[in-house]
Amino acid sequence: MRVPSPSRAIVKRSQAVEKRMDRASTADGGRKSLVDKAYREIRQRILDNVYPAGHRALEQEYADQLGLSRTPVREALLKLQSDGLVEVLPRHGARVLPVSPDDMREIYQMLTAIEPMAAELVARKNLPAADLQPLINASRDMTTALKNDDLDAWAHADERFHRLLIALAGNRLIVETAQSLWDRAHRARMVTLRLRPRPVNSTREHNAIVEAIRVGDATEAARLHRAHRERGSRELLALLEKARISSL
Amino acid sequence: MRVPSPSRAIVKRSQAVEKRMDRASTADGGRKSLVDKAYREIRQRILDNVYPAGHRALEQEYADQLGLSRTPVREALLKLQSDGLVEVLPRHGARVLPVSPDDMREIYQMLTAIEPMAAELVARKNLPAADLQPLINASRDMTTALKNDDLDAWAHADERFHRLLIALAGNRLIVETAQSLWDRAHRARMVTLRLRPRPVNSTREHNAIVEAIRVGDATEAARLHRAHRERGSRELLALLEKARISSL
DNA sequence: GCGCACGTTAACGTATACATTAACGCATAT
DNA sequence: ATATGCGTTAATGTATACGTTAACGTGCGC
Repeated sequence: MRVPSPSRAIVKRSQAVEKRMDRASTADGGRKSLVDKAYREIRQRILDNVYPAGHRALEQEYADQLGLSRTPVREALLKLQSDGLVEVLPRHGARVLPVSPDDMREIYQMLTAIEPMAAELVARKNLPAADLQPLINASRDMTTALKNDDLDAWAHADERFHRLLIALAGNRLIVETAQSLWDRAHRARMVTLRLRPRPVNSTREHNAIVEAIRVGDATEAARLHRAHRERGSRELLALLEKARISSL
Repeated sequence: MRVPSPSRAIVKRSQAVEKRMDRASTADGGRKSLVDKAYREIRQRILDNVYPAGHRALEQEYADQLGLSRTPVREALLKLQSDGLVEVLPRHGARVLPVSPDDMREIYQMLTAIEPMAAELVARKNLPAADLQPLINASRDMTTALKNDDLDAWAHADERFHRLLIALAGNRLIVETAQSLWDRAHRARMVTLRLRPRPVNSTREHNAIVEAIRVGDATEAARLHRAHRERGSRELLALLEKARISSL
């Protein structure tokens, strides 16, 4: 797979041009560092199943695909490894980690621990109603999406609800950890979304959580959120088992 | 700080020799990779306060201190950054992150979320008493350490208790996350250990948690562990405030 | 004395070079 | 046929080279 040196040189020159164009044209929309570019691009391809579970490639291969040298790609892969999305196997490249039902159990146990804590913290803050409006909007969008049979929109609104809620808790650790957990669970969620009955309970549960937060009942907010995650977890795992899905 | 090229060559040769000696002499005790060596060495120096909070050095400086080139040091620093121990500031080196009382609040909120969950999971497993013995031993060692006025031994036994408990829960995510949180809180704990009254309640609380686990009362195990963490958190934060400690 | 343009420097980000060694194939012995 | 040892290869881990550019000092205009 190693490219002979003349075409290397060509690749290199075209990279330089591309880079300058990027910076000039995108108005800094995409961050500057190539590590960041590699990280985001590979992560996105994993989440979008362009690199499906089990996909394996050498550092040089990722580098060629992205038009970069090994150095930034390697750093990106290491970051993705610490995110739990890939596994770096010395001499065998980096492999997109499959997510097993057991992994999903672990992920949901963590979410079940930290998200209710977030809800509890938010409830204790006695925020003005205006601050809770985005949550209500997200819930409403879920209902709308469901009416339109748009499951992707539903999933987006659902994720938005959970992200907004957690952001209100004012704990960056929780935000980062939850984001990483969602990433790992993403593909499994996308698959099961189509295998399961329409998620009609979630909106109601979300609204109940918001209401508990609104009245400042922290214990109840936590209890409801926990019940919400436990139900979701139970249904998801049951589905994976029924469909005999051993990894995604 | 840049070393002129003749002495560079000398440094390089001596590194190679050193490396071979290491492998031959240490019987592979220290893993093989230099990234790993750099990572562990720097991490240990941070935890031991050799590199205190706020300590800042350039990549090349860490490299010189460890006798390595920038490459593995850089990778190690990036890993330490994702661990939350250092902050990489382009052009200003890597800085050991101080831990503010607010950081401690976030850390303890996370621990308060996940450790009780771990206790709950362990309790649900109805483990044979033998599996709980290490927990009891750790508790006993805490009592002994306290009798001997050996606060370091006490802290070690305390940490061992918590690590053992979490390991029994069978969730690698929780183990890794908790380890990382303890690392971040380590220095603050070491300081407050000497500022506070002797920790006489912990052993009793630990024993109560183990007892709840033994009888399989998951809810109670979680409740007790949560109360334990909340008390610890409250006391720690109060201490930091009283001592006007703004960062460690 | 003060602020800004400009040149210099050095730290970093990235690319590339290189040594090491795991992995593989193949030949040979059993 | 199977196992063992050996030579080859190629992917990595590490070192080094190099261009870019932020940071800083200097000198000039005011």
